[in-house]
Amino acid sequence: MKDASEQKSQLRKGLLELAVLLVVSRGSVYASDILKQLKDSDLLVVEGTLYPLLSRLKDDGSLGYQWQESKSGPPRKYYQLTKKGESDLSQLLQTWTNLSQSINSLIKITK
Amino acid sequence: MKDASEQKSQLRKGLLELAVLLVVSRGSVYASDILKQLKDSDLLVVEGTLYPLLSRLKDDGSLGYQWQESKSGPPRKYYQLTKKGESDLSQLLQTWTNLSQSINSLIKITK
DNA sequence: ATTACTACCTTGTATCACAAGGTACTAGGT
DNA sequence: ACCTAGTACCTTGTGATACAAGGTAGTAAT
Repeated sequence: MKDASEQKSQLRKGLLELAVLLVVSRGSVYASDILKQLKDSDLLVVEGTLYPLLSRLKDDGSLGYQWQESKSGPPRKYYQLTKKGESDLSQLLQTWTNLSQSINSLIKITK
Repeated sequence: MKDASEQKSQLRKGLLELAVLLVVSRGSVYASDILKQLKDSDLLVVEGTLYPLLSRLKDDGSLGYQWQESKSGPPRKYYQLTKKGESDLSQLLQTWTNLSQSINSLIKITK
C-alpha cells in the first residue's frame, strides 16, 4: 500500500457505476452535472473515467441520451435511465447493501 | 451490465484488501482460514485472488508470516499484521467509512 | 482572428480479480 | 515401494477498468 490516494482509488473501484446510476436516476443530466454531483458527495471522478463509463452503460442498454443545445458552448448529451437501467440499479443497490453489511460485520467482530 | 455475478465482482473490487486485513487483524491465520472466514461473511474469494493479494500485502510491509508445520499436510504460512499493517488498516477503515457514507447519502437523496 | 470557456472523446498504462493449471508435502491403502 | 486422496502453496494468462494526458470542436467576447 503506497499512499492514501491510491488506497482510496482501489476501494472505489466498482462503486462508480452504482454512483453514476444513482445520480442519473434523479433526473436528466449531462456529464458535467454528474461530475459536480459526485464531487459534492466526495466521490471525485475525472473525465477520463466518466466518459468511458457512460459509454459502457449506454452500450449495455442501461442509459439513453439526447443531444441538447446549450447557450454557453457546444451541445450536451443528456442521459436518462432506461427500463433496463432501473432494473440494473435496483440489483446493484441490493448487491451494495449485502456487501456493505458483510464488511461491517467483519468490522464489528474485529472490535 | 451482463449478470449478477459480474456485477457483484465489480462492486467487490478493492474491498478485498480491507476484508483480508480485517480477518488477519483478529489473529494469526493461514490462507485457508482466511478463505473460510470470508466465505462465512459472504465475501467469497478464490485462491487465485487471495495468494497474489497476500504477497502484495507482505511486499508492502503490511503483513508478516511464519511457517508452521501441520499434522495433516504441507506446512502453512501463518500471517499477522505488522505495525504498518495496523496503521494501513486503520486508514482503510476511515476511507471505507467515508465512501460508504457517500454512497448512502446518494441513495437517500434518490429515494 | 485570437483567446477563453465549455463539452465530448480517445489513447496508453498500471492495477487487479479470476480461471486454470502446477508443485509439493502427508497419510493411508495395497 | 507405489499409488491415490487430501491439503497447501504458487504462477500464468486474460479481461476489465480507473486514471493521466492529450485531442477535437462548438460558442462568445475582445
